Amino acid sequence: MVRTRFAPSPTGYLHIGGVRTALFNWLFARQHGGQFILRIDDTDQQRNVVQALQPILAGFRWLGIDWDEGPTADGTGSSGPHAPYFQSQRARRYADAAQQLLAAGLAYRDYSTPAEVQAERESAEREKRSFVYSRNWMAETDQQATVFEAAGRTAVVRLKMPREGKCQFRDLVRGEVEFDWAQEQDHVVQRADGTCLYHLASVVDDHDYEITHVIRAVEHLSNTPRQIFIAQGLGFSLPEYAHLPYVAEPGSNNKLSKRKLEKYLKHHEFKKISDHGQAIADRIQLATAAETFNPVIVDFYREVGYLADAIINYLLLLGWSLDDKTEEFSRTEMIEHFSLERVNKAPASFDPQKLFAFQGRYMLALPIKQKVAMVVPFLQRAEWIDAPPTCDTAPRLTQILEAAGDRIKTAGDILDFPEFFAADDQLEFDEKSFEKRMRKPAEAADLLRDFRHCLEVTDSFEAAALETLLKSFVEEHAIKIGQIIHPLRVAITGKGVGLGMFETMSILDREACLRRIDAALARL
RNA sequence: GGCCCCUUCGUCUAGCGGUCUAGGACUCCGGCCUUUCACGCCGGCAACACGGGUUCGAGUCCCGUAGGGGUCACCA
Repeated sequence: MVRTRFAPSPTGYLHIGGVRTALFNWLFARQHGGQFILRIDDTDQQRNVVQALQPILAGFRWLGIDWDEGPTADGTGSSGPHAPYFQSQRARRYADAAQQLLAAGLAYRDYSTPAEVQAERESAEREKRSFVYSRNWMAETDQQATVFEAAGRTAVVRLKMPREGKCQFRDLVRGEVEFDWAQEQDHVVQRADGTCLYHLASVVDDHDYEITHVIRAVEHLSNTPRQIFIAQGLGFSLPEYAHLPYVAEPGSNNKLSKRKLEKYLKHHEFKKISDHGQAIADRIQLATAAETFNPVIVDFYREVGYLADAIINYLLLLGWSLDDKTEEFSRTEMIEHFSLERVNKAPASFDPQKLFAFQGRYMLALPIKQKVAMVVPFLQRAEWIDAPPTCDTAPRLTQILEAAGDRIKTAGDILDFPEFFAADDQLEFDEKSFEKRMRKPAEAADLLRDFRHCLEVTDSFEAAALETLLKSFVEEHAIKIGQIIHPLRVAITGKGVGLGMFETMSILDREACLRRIDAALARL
């Protein structure tokens, strides 16, 4: 039975790089008919865990990455045979493990102060040798401990790491890996107050939760020897390891970090995506603190109206590929084809522009009904339609979205088309376009007046009929189509660019078109 | 600095000794189509980090160099 896990810290947001790691874990588990477990690294108890966890769990749910065991959906409890899945609730278990290591002679009580160890570290650095702790304050017997304690010292528990030999293990991504034990320090696993550190907790959890494959970011590669030491010391069998390359920032191979947003925003591709999202957020009065609303955070995409499938598909290809041409994968296909062997070793840099391209493809393929459903919340938040929607909302939105074709790349893009939602007398005009198409061409106003009359008396307001109408109008007046259609568009939509003119008029209907043309002529 | 890792177009990648005058995708730039925009279609720019080997033959194997990265916490 394959069991993988992802271990988020409750930080309040879901990082795009973290999602990629989680995705690979999830894919691997699903492929093998195994389980995917979520474990919460909340040993830093300062924050409100439930509150900080909620957006993360919501993010996973939205992305369709479901977990078999872990926190309950609302983040307040645990669900699964190995509960709890919060590290903060397992302190006792870790402390017992530390005791076990101590009893086995694989760890020792250490009475040094941080300053003393630091001093050793610095002098090693001065002398240009690599630091090895002197173990001067090591207590292996109770007598030694008593002496240190009499001096008012308190003990942490340190690993008694081997000082020779090599630690070898197989990594499913990187092949055979080896480290010199001598490079490893006597890491602290338990503090004086009894709380345990991450590496111990992590190893104990992986064992207790019966994790078979530890698939994680490469940052942890060099932590693996000490974890193997702990696991073996505790008598655990070792999981398989797979270390994934990290996700790099756009256009470089530095690790992607939410702290360097300023820098990313100078990247035109990144900025484009960011600005696009920002524009949508502004229209719906969404709070957009840079901390939680930016293209490094999953929430950004949800708020702007991206499709989870598009993001997942993009992330799948960040560091993994099937062959030289296949790019689109359904969930089923990715579960079928994914393999750790084909994960790249080099970091892959995050390219929001390409993600956007995937989004475009997925949006195009989305059935119209789903598109309508996606767009509704945006219109409601912008207060462009009623909530709940009236019964003519769906048919009308269907018409608009069909006419829009692939112009709407994310659901939030519907807000680029106020002309379908604004009252006729509330329509805003783009002054540049108005100037260029209405004021500047001398004949524009007269043509528009003439065509207005045609619209008024014509039988059908179907798009096809309107096209025929306009074409014959053009012929009669011996003009080029642009001479009438451009002023018409500005008059009716207030903008220089938009959807197909005939569909637009048809959707708006005759009365609205006539009123808008009148209003436009009046403001000349 | 020690240890470890990585290195094909701007980006994601294919390539596992000859089929590579290096393929695909995104971006970018032309052109066509066209009522604007978008789409679509056609075309274009653009890469094997460098230096040595090994070999009849190297993007593919080996060794160096350079560059980049990770890690060396009583953080996770």
